[in-house]
Amino acid sequence: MTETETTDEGLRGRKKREAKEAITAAAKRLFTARGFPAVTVDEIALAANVSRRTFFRYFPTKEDVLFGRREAQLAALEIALEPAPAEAPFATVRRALISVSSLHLAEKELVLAEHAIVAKSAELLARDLEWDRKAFLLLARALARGSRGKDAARRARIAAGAIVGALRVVIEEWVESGGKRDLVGEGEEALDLLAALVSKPQ
Amino acid sequence: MTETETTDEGLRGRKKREAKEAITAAAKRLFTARGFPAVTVDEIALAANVSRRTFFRYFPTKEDVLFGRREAQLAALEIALEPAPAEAPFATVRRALISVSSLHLAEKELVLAEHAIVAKSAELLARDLEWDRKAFLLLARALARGSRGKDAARRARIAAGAIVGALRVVIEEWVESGGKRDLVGEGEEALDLLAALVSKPQ
DNA sequence: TAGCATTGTGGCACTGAGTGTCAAATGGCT
DNA sequence: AGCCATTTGACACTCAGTGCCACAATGCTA
Repeated sequence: MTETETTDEGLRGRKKREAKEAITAAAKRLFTARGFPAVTVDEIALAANVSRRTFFRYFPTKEDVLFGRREAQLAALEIALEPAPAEAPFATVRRALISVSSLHLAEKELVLAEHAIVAKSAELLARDLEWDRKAFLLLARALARGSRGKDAARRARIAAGAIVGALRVVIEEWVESGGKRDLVGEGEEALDLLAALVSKPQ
Repeated sequence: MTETETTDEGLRGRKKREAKEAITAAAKRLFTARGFPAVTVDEIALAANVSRRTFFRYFPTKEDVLFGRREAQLAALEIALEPAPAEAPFATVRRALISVSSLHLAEKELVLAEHAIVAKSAELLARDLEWDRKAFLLLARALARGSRGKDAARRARIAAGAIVGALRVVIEEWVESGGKRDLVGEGEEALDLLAALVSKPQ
């Protein structure tokens, strides 16, 4: 099992969780202090009291230490996108995105700290965009749900692309403001503007 | 000078251009045959009759061999975005994007071949998204031009994000169709749908 | 609680990307 | 030909990432 279970794990499971947390904590501390590229995996491993080899058992790459949260967010998005009965696809998407944004807000400080590291490195920024792409795929699928016709699916994909593109800007500005802006409100506003892309048949 | 001048260069300049072309050609041939990750820089250098060290003099990373065209496209976009007299910002953006798409079409085969390589590798895909981001920055600047007020700039950025997100989908579907779809027509269509984001003041 | 199977860990050696350095080769010019 | 500037190739190095194997810790059972 690669999963870190939250419930009833023995000494073994606890140690694993602690090791992972130690690595994450050490890495973020070092990244914040000296920047991502200037920190080597050896240093992180040393600071976390594990061997270099063990580091790579927990995280496939050095970058992955930073993106654990995003994985969780994406999973949450996928679940929130499950269609509710008698709900239009766009409404589902809207509801799901707002709910995920709220999760974002709940961990504000952590999210902001991570973004601060990511924003300084082009490699990390590129990696970050991959999550947008995954979100796009989920949204496209959700929007296309129930729509028939060759053109409808294409429209759904274009709308999903536009939504992700617009929301990334909203999130980015929220981060730049230090979390002071109204993330959910501005997200809703942007979504309303884009609603036309889906509702208008012609 | 790092530029490869096209006009009146001596033997030196010609050799440089030829070396760069040899590397590019060898790399793309190997990538197409065996996939990006399975090809080492040593192999490319060997196939191109240069030393490994020289390879890195021409291309900062292995990935960069593939993205030369995109750099040129971005430069073309920036030039096309220069504001024309008495032209609304959105019209400028529209005109610029269409003109760049036409360039795309002119080198159809090359573009498709590159995308075929990129699409198979997550790392390359991530790297590819960086160009979208750069295009976004250019579009946001162009759209914000002449608009005053704190909110107008934000709207411009959101619109730019949506445009890039939507157009990426259009381009992607064009690539997936093997270049058979109407890239320019569908791009225009998507832009028209998004025009509301800019024109509507409320 | 002693013993055994399972599983995680650390060390070692390896490949591959990317960089600094320097001597040798090559093109440009007179 | 001969001098100067630039480019090249070779070598050595760092760092990310991986396969392998011996060893240690844990969990389970008698």
